[in-house]
Amino acid sequence: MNIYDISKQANVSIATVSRVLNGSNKVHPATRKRVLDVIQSNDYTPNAFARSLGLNSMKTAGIMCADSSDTYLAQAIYFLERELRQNNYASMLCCTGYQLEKKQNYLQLLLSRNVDAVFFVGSNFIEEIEEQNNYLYHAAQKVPVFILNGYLSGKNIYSVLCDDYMTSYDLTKRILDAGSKHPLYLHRALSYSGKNKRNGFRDACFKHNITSAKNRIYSCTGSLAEIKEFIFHLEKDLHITFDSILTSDDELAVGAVKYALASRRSIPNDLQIAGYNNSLLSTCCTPELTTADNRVEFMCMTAVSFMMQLLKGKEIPSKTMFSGNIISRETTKPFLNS
Amino acid sequence: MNIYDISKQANVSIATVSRVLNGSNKVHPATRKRVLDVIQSNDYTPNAFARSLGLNSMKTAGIMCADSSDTYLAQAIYFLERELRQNNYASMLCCTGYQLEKKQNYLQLLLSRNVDAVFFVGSNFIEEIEEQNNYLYHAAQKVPVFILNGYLSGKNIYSVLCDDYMTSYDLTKRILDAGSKHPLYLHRALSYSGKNKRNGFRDACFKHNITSAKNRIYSCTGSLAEIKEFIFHLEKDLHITFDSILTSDDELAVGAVKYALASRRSIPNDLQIAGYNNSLLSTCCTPELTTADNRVEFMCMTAVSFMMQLLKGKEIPSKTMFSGNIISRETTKPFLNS
DNA sequence: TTGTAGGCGTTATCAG
DNA sequence: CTGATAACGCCTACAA
Repeated sequence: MNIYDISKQANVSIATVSRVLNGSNKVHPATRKRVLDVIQSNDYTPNAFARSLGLNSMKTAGIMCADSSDTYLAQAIYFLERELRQNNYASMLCCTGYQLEKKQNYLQLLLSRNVDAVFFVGSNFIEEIEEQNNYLYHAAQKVPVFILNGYLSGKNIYSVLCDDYMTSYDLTKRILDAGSKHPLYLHRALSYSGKNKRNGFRDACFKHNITSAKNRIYSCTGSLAEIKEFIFHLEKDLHITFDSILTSDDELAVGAVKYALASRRSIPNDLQIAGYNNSLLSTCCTPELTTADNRVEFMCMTAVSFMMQLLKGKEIPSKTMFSGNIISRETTKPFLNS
Repeated sequence: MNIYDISKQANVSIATVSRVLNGSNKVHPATRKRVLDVIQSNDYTPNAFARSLGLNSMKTAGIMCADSSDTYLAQAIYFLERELRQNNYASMLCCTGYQLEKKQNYLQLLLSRNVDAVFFVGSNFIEEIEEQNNYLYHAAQKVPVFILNGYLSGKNIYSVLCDDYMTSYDLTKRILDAGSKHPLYLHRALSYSGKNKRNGFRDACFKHNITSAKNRIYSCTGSLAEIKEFIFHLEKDLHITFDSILTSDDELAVGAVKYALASRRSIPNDLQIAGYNNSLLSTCCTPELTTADNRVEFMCMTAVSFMMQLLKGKEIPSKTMFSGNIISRETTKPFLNS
């Protein structure tokens, strides 16, 4: 069933059918109705490929993320998809994992589908070694590239991100102001945003004359149980003392809570804890986590609205940064005014 | 840059370029190399729309889910996408929410993109009122429909699901065997699988001569805090006694744990709790949840492999059911052999 | 307001 | 092994 079949049944030309399909107003109401009826009764849908071929767009955007089951990324996907949909764009999802090669393969998959734009969600898409970012520049030659919560400078590349440095700095400052003398920082792999968070912690410590900040920063991977064990390891084996634990994501903070419960240290009096991301996990554990909200929804809405602007031919900023919020819950002492 | 440009530069016809592009072996190695070089140096990618137009497929499947940030659905999306990708299919993601109208709109979006198949993840896509399932039958007329964790009978509709009834029955039975006399069941909206879980609970109670099972089943919505309050409400206001709480998902169970912690009831001696889904939440809370694993990964792998079979013209079962696993953790007493 | 015809970039079927 | 040419189904000037 194609536009010719419809045109025959309705006794008009394909041009008229096309006009009806695309809501052109230069069609006689009676004709329009006749055509519409035929379309209805045949349950006809125009062929997307043929249409796209002429228009050179299928109104589809690509979303690249490392892992859709990561709570933070899952949220981003949700908001991106919602915004795109509201602008009549479909979303092609790619969960790339963390290996460069896979990222490249996936990008190929998207480009081979002629998407209208690509969103890279999470700063893990920015590689340490500059040359390894070539795949991003390559993508940008074919299609607008949006980097969410990461930053890369280049033609046709647009970054939208939370100021994780300041947010982390503020969060650390408040915990120190509330009396912590020996803060600890746990983080995952050091992506672009990961470094900013860590630097925020480090500089806030420095400002508070905590000189040995370097010995208080640790990388930590694995499951919740492993995180808990790792903290025990720091305490028992390395004899590190600490009265607060800041982290680069909520899961690490949940691990810290598990440590506190297991070692009977009271939260927040004996040990303050802070997460990052304001994910579901932060309210799921008891006591509920103080955490940083990097406003995923806002970020996604901004990015999609920029995309729409760009596709309309308008100019948009190459880097957009906004500040995060600190969500104060039960794992930190009351914040003081500063 | 199109196939004509390449053909000119390489001094061959477009047919030959096309052959090279599609890996036909009927091309002289020297010619192939010449063409390949031109393609390389121009960074040429064939136009997806033109190609799809001829082939009538863009190798893309649609994934419909209510909410990609739901931990269970997020996992399903991850596995589906991974499997599809491995078969060289792209994934179009739609987060529909729970309203019928939105589901229909989204389906339209997918169909208008001429996807090769549609996966509906979660039994919430099966509506109570049979007529409201027309959108699914309608979809099935155009494209194969896969229902994951739900069941609907119809031409071109294929269901892959966990036997939630038996899983829930077994889980309940074990908790009763372990000594519970007054079980409580909390559930969300009663979807297809929701009903099966509830019925499993109900029948297991009946088998144990707990006659008033009906008064022990409650619908419960809202945030973790609200769930906790609701249980307090059942206890204080409605004077319901209970020594175990089974739930239709892990989040409800986390709420139950929060209730237990707040009311100082000891888990599992004084109160046993069980979740459902084996999500990240189940290990995030302390104590860790006993829960049911409905094997999302297996379900997704099965469904995608069926899709591949079907698209190759083979026949596949219209309903595939497998059993779930019970994951025993800290919120229930040791299970007895039965 | 309506119809005709050309173009979008491939793939595939024939001849050669 | 290679090349010409007809689909594929739609959109859109341009003509009427």
